Amino acid sequence: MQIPNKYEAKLVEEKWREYWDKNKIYKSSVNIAKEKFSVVIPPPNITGILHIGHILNNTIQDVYCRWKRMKGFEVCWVPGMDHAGIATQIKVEEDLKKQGISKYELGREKFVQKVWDWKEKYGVIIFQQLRKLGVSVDWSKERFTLDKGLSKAVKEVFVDLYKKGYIYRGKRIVNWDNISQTALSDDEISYKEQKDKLYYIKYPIVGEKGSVVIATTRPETMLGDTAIAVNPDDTRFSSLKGKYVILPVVNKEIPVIFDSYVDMEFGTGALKITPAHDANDYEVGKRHNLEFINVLTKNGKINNNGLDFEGLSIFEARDKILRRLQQEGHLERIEEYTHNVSVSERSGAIIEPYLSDQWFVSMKKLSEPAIKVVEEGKIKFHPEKWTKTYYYWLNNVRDWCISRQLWWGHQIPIWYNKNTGEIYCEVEPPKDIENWEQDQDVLDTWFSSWIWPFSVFGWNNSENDKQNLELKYYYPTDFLSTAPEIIFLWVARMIMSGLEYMKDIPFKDVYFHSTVRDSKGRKMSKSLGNSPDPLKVMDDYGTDALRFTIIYLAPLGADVLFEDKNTEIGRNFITKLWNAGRFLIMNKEKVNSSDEFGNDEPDYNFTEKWIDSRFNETIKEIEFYLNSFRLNDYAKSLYSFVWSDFCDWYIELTKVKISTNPESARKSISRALDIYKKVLKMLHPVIPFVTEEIWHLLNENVEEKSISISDFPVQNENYINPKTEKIFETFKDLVTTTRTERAKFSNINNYKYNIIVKPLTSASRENIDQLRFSLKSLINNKGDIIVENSDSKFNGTDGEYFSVMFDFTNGIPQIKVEEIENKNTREIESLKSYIQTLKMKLTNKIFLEKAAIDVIEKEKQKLNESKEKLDKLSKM
RNA sequence: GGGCGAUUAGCUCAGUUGGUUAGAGCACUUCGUUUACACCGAAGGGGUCUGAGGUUCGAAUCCUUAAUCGCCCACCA
Repeated sequence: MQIPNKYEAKLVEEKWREYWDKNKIYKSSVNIAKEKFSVVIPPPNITGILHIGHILNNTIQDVYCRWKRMKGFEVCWVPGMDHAGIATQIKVEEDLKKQGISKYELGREKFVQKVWDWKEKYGVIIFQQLRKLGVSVDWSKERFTLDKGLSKAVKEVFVDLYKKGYIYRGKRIVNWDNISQTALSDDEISYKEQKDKLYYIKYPIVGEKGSVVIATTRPETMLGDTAIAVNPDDTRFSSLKGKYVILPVVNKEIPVIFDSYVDMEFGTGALKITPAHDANDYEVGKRHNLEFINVLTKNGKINNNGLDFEGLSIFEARDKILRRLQQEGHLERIEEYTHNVSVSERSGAIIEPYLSDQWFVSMKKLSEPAIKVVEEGKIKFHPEKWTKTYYYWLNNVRDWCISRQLWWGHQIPIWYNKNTGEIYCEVEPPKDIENWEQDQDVLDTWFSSWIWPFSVFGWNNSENDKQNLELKYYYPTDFLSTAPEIIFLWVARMIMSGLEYMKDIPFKDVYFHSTVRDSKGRKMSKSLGNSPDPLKVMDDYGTDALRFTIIYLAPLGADVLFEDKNTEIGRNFITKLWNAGRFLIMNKEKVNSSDEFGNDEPDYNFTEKWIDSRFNETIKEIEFYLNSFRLNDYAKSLYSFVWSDFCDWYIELTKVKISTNPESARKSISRALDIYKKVLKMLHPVIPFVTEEIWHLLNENVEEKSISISDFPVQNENYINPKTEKIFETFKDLVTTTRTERAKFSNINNYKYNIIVKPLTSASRENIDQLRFSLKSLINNKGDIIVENSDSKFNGTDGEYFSVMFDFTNGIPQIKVEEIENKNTREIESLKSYIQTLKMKLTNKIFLEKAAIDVIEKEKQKLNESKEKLDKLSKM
């Protein structure tokens, strides 16, 4: 049989992508005979390109989907995309700008059509990239947050919440972006340090001589001042109770109010209150029933509340007002000042706090049951620490502003009567539409994603839902993997909507994956240009290599530093796996079907016993790790089994047998093949392509379609044998020590040394021979190995332990292997450390067997003493 | 300012309820191409587990404290 000596990831991967697509391997349908495992993808933005965080998140989901599928679950992984309101709108606006077109020229309808055109053209890119990653999603179930069904669901939810009184219209200071002409959410703004000036302005006290000095960076907003505030505990101002001050420039009397919000330490301790242009002032204004005077237009000019400053830009107005203050003698002084200003992440505009009408969802009632389901453990967070963040946020929940001044998105299903001003809120537009005007705003993008776990299955808030088999079967979903940053934006809200509309949790386990950072620990970001291009990494190293590496490196609950070069871990491992497969395939022909080890045969010797034990233990481990959401340990466990146990020892020993005992070798290879195939299955969830490829190379004539629908191996406890493993460890120790010693003497010509192996209980002749040959080969055929016979026999189970001893007394190094009588484990452990001591003494060439025994005796005594102590203690 | 977390080998990190000799990968040194693999094999060097106290027969692990760093949230006129 031919097997290429190099694994060509690129060719192989595309072959299997096509195969999986063509055979619809990952298509899911309702099958009540089977237990289901359903996952909805966190929908990537249509503007998105795959970044390293996506690789991690989607590989995590794929590992679980593939694993559960192999374990016999009906797995359904729903792919989809998010329309990403503002991000997409800005992208299209930019494109149009390049052509010299503004969205206002086009008008709303045509502009939205342009966005749809753009979506058709570029929206598929992220899917193509996900496909490249090898995700086992059911493509036939693809959803988009703006498609018909989902739009209907969004409207249903809005109308329902409105009718329940959860949705209300309110004033709110929004983050206004003058350039994009839209309100931004807090998450769409960032802070930038900026040098500014702090102006100290005198407000004369009415009916008194003095004045109160306040400090501000925004003098132009004083046009909208409706009070000044001081801290009630601030004795400097206690005489001002009930007093008024004159607002300079405007020449209006405004009250002095007392509010603990004011920081006594900052500035002068007195603060001007502009409720319409500052979020905190707004809160203060509400507490004290102040007037809200808006002095700005939507494009950042002074409006008609701004006296003769009307029409000026913010900066023009600032200059003019400062001059006026100067003239009137109200400007006390100016200081240099560095502070943070908020900036739009998208357009770079400085954010203007702006009071406007917005729609809100009242969150208090919705959040209570959402807290409960997490407290009760119905939904589990992994790692658990995120529950703290979750509780903190939900206990301090603020109402959700859901309106956005955009064109791309779900337009709010509210109509205003042109004549009466009456409000109409229904899923369908009013019949006499000509008398109504629809609200111009669209809904926050999260308003469609918060119902994602049920809307994707066709939920539409009608009687049909009860007949909707998919909804009934797949909801609640089982697993959600996402970034901790959106725990509140998305995860918490999905839990609320799920409980409200499905009367059930939306998912059972939530996995918060690591944040991927660059090698210097910085967050990956476009502006830093430090984000590796995953597509290039996939081309350079192979998709499996990247998948394996990222899972291997990302522990539960910690950040992961990543650079391209790391991917060598995965690539090298895959090469190793591939070559082990080559070795087995090359030797496969030597194997007859009858060459299987019977487990009771004498030939089922301790090498086989050992690998069986290690292997079954590995199955057990990975099962545990996957169930505990410790994916990196899952990867590590297999990595070390394949490399350290299977390749370095088992296959190497098999080679020894090939030259010494062909009969036994055939059986070992047969055993190795059996284990290897199972290992492929165990690795398939994380490295699907290469395992599929080797699987088919190994199973040329076998009926099985794809490794991804084969059975996942199950451990057999009976094979797990700690004693055998210990014996093998000692054997390894013996070999290693011998090699070490040999290396030291390798410079001295032909230094001869013997190894004396004193076999343990009930050893068959063959076993002794095998042990001898193994040793001889593994230490490179130098020196003699003397295997002594003994009355007791070796079988690897009755013998508890070997001790390794060295003797230099004749000038010829000798190594003795001796059994130590049955001891309890703890004692054996401690004795083992003396073997180490002995080794050290050996290197110093001052070893005396007797001394060693003395030391052992001494230690035994010590152990007994501490045991007695323990006994005493436990009796107390 | 509020909350969370970290500090272990040159680098990136494991170390599961306290218990043998603190592990792995990369990097480094030496040796080696014996027909799976140089994207390899063998061997080796390298750690007072951030500092200081404490609990314990025993602490990287638990407690107190200090220092340094990181993240999330809020944000000062």
